[in-house]
Amino acid sequence: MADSSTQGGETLLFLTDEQLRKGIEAMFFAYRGFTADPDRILDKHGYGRAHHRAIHFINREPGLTVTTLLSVLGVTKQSLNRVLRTLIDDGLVESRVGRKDKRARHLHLTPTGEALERELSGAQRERMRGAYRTAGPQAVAGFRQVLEAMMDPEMRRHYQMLKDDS
Amino acid sequence: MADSSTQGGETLLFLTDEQLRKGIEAMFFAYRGFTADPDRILDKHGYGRAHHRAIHFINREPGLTVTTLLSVLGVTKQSLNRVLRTLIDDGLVESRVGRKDKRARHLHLTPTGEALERELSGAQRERMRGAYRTAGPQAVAGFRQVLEAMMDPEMRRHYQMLKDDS
DNA sequence: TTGGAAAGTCAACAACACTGACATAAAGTC
DNA sequence: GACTTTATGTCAGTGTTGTTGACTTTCCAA
Repeated sequence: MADSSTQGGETLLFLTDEQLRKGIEAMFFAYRGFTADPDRILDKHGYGRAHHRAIHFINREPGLTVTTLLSVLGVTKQSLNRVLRTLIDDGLVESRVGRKDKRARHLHLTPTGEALERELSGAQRERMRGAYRTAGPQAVAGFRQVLEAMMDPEMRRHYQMLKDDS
Repeated sequence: MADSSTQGGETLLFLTDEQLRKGIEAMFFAYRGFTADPDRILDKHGYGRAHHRAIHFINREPGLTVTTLLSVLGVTKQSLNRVLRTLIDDGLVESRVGRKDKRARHLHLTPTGEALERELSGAQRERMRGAYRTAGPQAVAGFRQVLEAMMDPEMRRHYQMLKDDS
């Protein structure tokens, strides 16, 4: 390995600007691939990435409130509302008034919404699966570690909240 | 490690949907962090992410043509032109007519452009460096492998073209 | 009962992508 | 030399997704 050397248990990293730049470019190019498949599907249905993100997290945490979703996505409520509005009107998302707190709206996917979610995440999981297989299990662990370390603290909180079952 | 097991040299991957979803979410949250620092700097200067990307690749490959940049960035010429126009007008990028082929424009950063590039990439490299240190050298290798495997073939070509000196 | 949180909406605006059409110059080909 | 293709640039229009700011309604909780 060119970027590291081990010396008596201690590990040294030789991080040249060149290597850091490669990491930056890897993120850029990989993210394009990461979004390419869902983008094609979304286009067919007349939706965009913002719809995908909303659908993803509603599926992940059924019944989450608008405020929670807002903070996970890190956008303004006006921006989310536009997206949520179309998803609700189109019958993909259901907004239920809270039983305890009647101000809060709890979001759920309808069967139609779940169908689109499966279509989207299926494509994305396929790509992720392929990348994992190609790179191997050690690589996968490292991949997740670096990404987690790259997040802003608040985003890391959200990420860790949606923790593995494992 | 929960996602892998080693058995006599052979390594098996147990890729549950849950684990793939975590990978997807890691990409989403990490990409936000990845762009957060440059976004703040760009905002101060009145530029956006598109300007950053152009500056990055012009710096990486000085003298590259518009067509090459177009294909690396994967956007339309109209979209790139808007961005390039402002960078040239503001004196950050220089467009030189080709010596051999006079149709081609070769792009270079001016000293001012290089200064902004350093500011942007400095912030981004710092975050990348921090993540690398936290995750360790083995993680770094895996990170790059998975990302590379995730790219579309054409993007991977571009990525590999800008290969390490190492 | 009053303060503030949660949700929703209206309007305006900006960044950044797209399509389609068209213009110009220069290179390559027959 | 005529013709085609390539490289670049530009104009106009459109769509998605984000922003700020202002304002309302609902309703929990002290």
